Amino acid sequence: MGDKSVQKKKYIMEKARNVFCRNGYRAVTMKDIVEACDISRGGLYLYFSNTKELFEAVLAEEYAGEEAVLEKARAAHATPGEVMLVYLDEQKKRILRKKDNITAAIYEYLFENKPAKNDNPVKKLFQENVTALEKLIADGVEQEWMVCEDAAEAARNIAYTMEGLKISAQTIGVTAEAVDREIEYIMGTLGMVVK
Amino acid sequence: MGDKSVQKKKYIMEKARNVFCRNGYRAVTMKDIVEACDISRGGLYLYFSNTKELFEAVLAEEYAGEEAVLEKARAAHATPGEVMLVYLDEQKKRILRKKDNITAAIYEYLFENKPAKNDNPVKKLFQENVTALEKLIADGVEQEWMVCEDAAEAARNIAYTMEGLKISAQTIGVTAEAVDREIEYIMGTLGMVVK
Amino acid sequence: MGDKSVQKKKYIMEKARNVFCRNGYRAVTMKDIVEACDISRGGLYLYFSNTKELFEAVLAEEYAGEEAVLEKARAAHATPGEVMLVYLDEQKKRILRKKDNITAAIYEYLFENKPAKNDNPVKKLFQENVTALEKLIADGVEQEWMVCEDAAEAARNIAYTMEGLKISAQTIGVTAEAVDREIEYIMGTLGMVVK
Amino acid sequence: MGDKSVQKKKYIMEKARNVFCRNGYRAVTMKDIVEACDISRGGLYLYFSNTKELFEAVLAEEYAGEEAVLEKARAAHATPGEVMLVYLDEQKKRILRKKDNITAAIYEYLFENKPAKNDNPVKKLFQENVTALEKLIADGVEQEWMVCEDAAEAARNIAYTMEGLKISAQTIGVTAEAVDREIEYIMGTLGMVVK
DNA sequence: CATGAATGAGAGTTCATTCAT
DNA sequence: GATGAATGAACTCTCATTCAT
Repeated sequence: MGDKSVQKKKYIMEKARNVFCRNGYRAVTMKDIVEACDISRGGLYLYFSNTKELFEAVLAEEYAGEEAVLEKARAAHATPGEVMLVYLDEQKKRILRKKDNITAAIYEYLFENKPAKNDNPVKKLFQENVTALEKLIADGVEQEWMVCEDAAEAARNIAYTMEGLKISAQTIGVTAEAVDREIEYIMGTLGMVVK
Repeated sequence: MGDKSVQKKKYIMEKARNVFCRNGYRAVTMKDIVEACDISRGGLYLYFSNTKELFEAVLAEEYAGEEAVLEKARAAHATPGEVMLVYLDEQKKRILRKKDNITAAIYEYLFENKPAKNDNPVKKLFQENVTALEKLIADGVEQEWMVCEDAAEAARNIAYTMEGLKISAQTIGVTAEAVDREIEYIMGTLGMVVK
Repeated sequence: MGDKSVQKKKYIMEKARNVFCRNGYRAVTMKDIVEACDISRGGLYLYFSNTKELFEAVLAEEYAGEEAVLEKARAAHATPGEVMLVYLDEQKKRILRKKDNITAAIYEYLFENKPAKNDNPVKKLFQENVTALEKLIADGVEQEWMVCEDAAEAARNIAYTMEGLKISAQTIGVTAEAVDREIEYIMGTLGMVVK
Repeated sequence: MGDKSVQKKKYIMEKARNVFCRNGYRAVTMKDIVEACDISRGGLYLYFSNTKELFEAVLAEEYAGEEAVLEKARAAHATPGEVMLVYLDEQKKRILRKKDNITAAIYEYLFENKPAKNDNPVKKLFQENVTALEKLIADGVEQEWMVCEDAAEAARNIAYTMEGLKISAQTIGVTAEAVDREIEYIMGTLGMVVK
């Protein structure tokens, strides 16, 4: 596949992502994609055979490079407390994002496609986040910025709470204040205070 | 609509519920329902005009009578700690249930239909649970079974954690052990211990 | 069939007539009739087996007693000129009637059902009108109210002109002025003047 | 849409016209057209979205180029009397045509679709015919071939008479003799004689 | 590579008609 | 007589997918 082909593939994925954000996963048809890309029906099939294949490509792209968000924050900031706040703030932004939010589509995709354990990028990211949070908390405790008996348990709890907020935002609605309260609560359990 | 009609409506809803549990919300067609019910195409339309209407009926039924689970537990059990455990155990069962689990379908439905605030039974139940948990924790603190600075915040956090586990079970998978660990962690933050 | 049955049949025909006036012939379904009559589906079938049968009953009723309009006018009025004017005025009313106008439905019915010559009430009425007009003109000429070489030809022409106005009213639209002009023209060819 | 597409559109319209001639307007389904054209269900929808759209295309085609019939006759013939006869003869042919007669379908279409004044090709043609007839009669009078006090009124009356014959042919039946008699009568009112 | 016309399977929906009550 | 639930045929319309150009 030539360079031009790669470019076109990227182009299709980009347009398709918009469609998935707008319409979810299941409701999206190849026709929708074709129209969004303004290419020919047959043309699309040269690159992707169905919406599943296309969505998986979009999903992989989505998660590429995203793994290390927390790690980067650790490198860039002085104290574990600051890193934690940066991380939670990033989560908040994603939870509340209105436009370009592909969350619902991802959930829909996962409902009918439980990828083999190691092929599930969502699961992979979840676990990486848990691991990173755990290290962060362990560091925080060691440096006496935080108080926590079991860093692993706390990390997992934070991750599940964030998941709960994310899905709630897509279903029953969540206000910015509600997210803030959760962040404060989490900080509180770690013996920290948000200014 | 006579008594027999009501019976038939219930029958259709029951069969339809199975289909929704198996196939989610969006993928279900009127034909699927017709086949599951073993009735005629036109027959179904006498009762429900489309899958949305049918799903909403199933959803309402699903949540009818379910509101007071926690309240009942409070009435039936001696100590707040016991009630809390009963509640969390019930949640665990639902999170891990393999068959007859309509959770994914509900989420899918909510993704494309954000019901008006007060018409959203899922939201209503969420809020009732938060309220009941808050009372429970307040009682527990008063009776010196629990330790908690802010019952409302703790209640909300428990609710979001449960939501996180529920959606994770439908997407990235959750083991019984993982749920248990979360329950233990929650109990721990309330100063309690699971035997 | 008892008296009550006859009453009900009339009731159905009356309601059905409204439906035919509103929706034409072909577009009308048994369901439409059932709803307009507020009776049961099965109930309607006790009286009429399909819309054709029902429409034919309505049509027969429509034309019953109507045959002699012109004859009656002849009996009631002094001069042939007056009778002619009364007749043309009655035609004008029918041509321009907005509500309760079953004309289009009748045409539609006749398009797909060419009844055997003698069963066609529309044809029968047309011919009766021609005959009556002919007599009227003959009288008018004899009494020197009118001028006409061939009463039969003039009568037929008037009848076709009225048909032309009737169908035009249902298709391309006809104003009251247009009808008046035609009436004046006809009177003119008969050597008469409309005041 | 390329040249081939235009060809196919024409092809569909031609086949559809046959169907409309046979079955009228309302009774025709997309399925009927598909079968008459021997193309696929979906294929038809590439060109026309429903029977109304298709019929309107057929109707437009039907009336395209037809407007000037009378004008052409004026150019090609010597005397107004001859032109008038040619026109009335053409009308006669149309009135009596058995096969390929789309008249009833057009009426049916107009019954339920009263197009905006200027979009109604039937009305447009009617008015053009009236205008052309008027000019013709005025010429005839000037050249002393005809006798007529008011050319406009006479023209309108001829047009409505033709309409009357056309609808009668589709409903109560009209013989060739009946049409001839009307033509003779019209010629007579204009002071002319048919040989 | 790219196009877009064409196919045909299948979903949604409506109604004429029947029949047990 | 009267009801209205139930059936199933028929119709509309949309798309995934193919294929000649």
